Amino acid sequence: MARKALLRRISFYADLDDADQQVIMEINGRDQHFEKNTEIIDAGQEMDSVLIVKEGWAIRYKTLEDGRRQVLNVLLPGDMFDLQVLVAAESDHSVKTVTSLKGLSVRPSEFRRLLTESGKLTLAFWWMQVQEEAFLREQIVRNGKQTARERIGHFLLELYRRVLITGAGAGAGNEEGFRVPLTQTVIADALGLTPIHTNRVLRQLERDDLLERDNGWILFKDQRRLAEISQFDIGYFHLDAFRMRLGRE
Amino acid sequence: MARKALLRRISFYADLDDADQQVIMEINGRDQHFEKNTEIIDAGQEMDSVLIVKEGWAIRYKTLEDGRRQVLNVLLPGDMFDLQVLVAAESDHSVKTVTSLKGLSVRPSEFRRLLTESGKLTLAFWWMQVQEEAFLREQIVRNGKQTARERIGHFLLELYRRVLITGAGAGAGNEEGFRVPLTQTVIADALGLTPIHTNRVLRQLERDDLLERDNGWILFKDQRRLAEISQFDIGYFHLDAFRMRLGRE
DNA sequence: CGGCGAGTTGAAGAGCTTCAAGCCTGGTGG
DNA sequence: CCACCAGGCTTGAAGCTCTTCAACTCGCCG
Repeated sequence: MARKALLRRISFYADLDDADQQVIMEINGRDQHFEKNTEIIDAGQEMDSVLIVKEGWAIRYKTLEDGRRQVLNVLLPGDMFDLQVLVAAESDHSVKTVTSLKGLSVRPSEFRRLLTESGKLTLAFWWMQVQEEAFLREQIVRNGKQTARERIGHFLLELYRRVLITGAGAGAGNEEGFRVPLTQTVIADALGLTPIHTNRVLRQLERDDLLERDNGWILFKDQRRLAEISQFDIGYFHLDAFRMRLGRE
Repeated sequence: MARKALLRRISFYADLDDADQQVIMEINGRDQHFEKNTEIIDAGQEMDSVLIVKEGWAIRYKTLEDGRRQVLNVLLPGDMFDLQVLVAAESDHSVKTVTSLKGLSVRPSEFRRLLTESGKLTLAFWWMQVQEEAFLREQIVRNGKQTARERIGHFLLELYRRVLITGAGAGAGNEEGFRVPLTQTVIADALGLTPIHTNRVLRQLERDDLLERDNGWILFKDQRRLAEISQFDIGYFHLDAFRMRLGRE
């Protein structure tokens, strides 16, 4: 049950038969549980396994010497980090939970076994990696060339789509919106803004009838218009490109 | 001779013996030549091969609907793109030369052959990929949390170090500085600034005796101080992490 | 010799930050 | 059970960084 997020995620990249699903459900790893706001990986730390998120949210981030913090990416259920451990490396950034989090810690040897066992899985993991890099690039465009208003709209739409893909646990999202367990400070640190300005823009988006906030939920009042304003184009998710490929092979 | 950039680059990730070097020098591909300011890959375009840069500079970038352009990364001799073609994808961004450029176009099948042929090479390519992602992350931090002055210093130091790694052709760089064939507009588009402001900050860095510009060259007057100001820490290049790993295996 | 791309400079203004203060909520301990 | 505290959210006012608009220079190529 708890591994469904990964299953749903991978299903987006490969047509899994029963045997494939079996392989995934039987991944050999150590269950891990982290409290809210807990450091999972410190920058500079040597990593020794791949962690698959089963439940909960986390952030990757880097801190400058003077304390300024930049959030690089948000980790949702079904996400993995850090594949780069497969070639061994120290992490050049930190990872920290924003909610309590359940994960599955998989040793590199086990992970390599998975990859050799199933070509389909290998392809799927490649795809997840390609997508992850695409998210980083989009983050660069957003923070480099968009206004605060555009950034926030774009960021929320990206998260929303990602949550819908994995289901991300019961009641995490629906047609109207989704649960966002991020503080405005975290959002600000992701988008290169101050929490104060982030707050002002969020309120303005509400006044403009583009979204509504309710008890940790973001509800979209007009997704089309918000996507237009923030120039959100889901192309970079590569959602159908890989399906076309599957058809060709 | 022309493939030396790749050789030098890979040598940073693996101790190559004569046989390995032979394999690299004999990579089966099609020589390609592009003029200055030429589109190599259009966003949305289907890719069918991996391109290895032998000579010249290029940029990866994305354009918003209204024409705003964000440069994601600079491609130097010894760099490759796009490995993701190995699992097949449309590109979600564009690539364009900034100088005339010589490249080697390698078909996915040939590339896969290389990977199966040499475990050392596989590891080295993984490393290049890890490093590429690290550059993207650093770009996010730079543009998200640093001032124009810091960004420009950091960006120039990053490029400088990268140029030194591959040699990047005769006379491309030395202890004092390096040749930067980027217009101020490109630098601005990489750093999320306007060309005008970029110009002002560059001039200010000169007035502050931190650097000197001469006919397309950037000369560092005080690298230590510039690195300090811009909080440039080469850690994210992962230059020795992999060497440690090599020693362990 | 004319024009184009790149660089440079000034002046005005917008967007975002900084500093400051108050509010609201949930959790904790007396 | 309620007082208190901490963290997150909200708002105002002032100011700074960076942008925008505009104009001029320089070198290069046709």
